[in-house]
Amino acid sequence: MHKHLCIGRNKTRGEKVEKEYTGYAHLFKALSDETRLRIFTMLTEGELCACNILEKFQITQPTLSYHMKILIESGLVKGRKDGIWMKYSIHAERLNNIQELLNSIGTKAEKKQTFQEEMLRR
Amino acid sequence: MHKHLCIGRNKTRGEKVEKEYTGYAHLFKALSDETRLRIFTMLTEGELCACNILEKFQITQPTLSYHMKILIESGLVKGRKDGIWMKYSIHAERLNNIQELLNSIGTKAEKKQTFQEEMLRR
DNA sequence: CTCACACATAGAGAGTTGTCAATATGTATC
DNA sequence: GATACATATTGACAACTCTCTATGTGTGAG
Repeated sequence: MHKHLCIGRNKTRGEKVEKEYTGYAHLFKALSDETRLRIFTMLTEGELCACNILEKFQITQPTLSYHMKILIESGLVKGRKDGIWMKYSIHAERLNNIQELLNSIGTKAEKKQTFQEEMLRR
Repeated sequence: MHKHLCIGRNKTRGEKVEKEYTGYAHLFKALSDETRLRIFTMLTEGELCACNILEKFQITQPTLSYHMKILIESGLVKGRKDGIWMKYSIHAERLNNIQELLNSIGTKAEKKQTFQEEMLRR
């Protein structure tokens, strides 16, 4: 298994970000669990220790550990050990990857939609 | 069960979009399958009929039907019947919901990160 | 009405996910 | 090095997901 997903690399000729669907699907999967999505959102407040996160949820410590592992393997979250504590934060670059994908889908779809509406109007 | 997710409604006082994690998690789940993500991306080309989509994948017709149902129930895709054909297109509003969530996470996290870096620099 | 076609639904099965209790590992303190 | 604490790993299990085959439903053509 891979430790980190490898997506969003720029192509040589300055084109759009490469579409590696498997990788993107994994990013979405990481955010598809309500607990993980809440954790990810919590991390906007800045770096948090596992124990800080744990006290906000009705889950056991191993379950949290399981979710953090998934978030880290997706690349959306960074973890670093600080003494006894494990501290987590958002990995902005990987978040950008998703944003770029959705933006490109959004603008493309929008363009197509207005075009189709114009066609209908004739 | 609900036919459509109910998320992203504006609060009364012009605040940020409400964070209904369950709903957002469902959106991400809809995009967390590689086949569905590919289909969703394909729909940027404009409205497509099920048969058009099917011929691009190595799946059976019932499997496609299953995936389209999930995409429609998430609200990310609209379907309409046109004679014998079922035609699918992107529901831009729901796509915007995700974009807004990620943007708000992104900007918030960014702000926090630069603040933490400043603190370290002192 | 019957037929062919496009799509949906039902049921079954293999695989994956989220959860827990129990246990292991790592780290600082005494 | 013994102890206490934070976190990770393991193994088990119920629930859910994705896939298929078989069958049902709706629609237009003849």
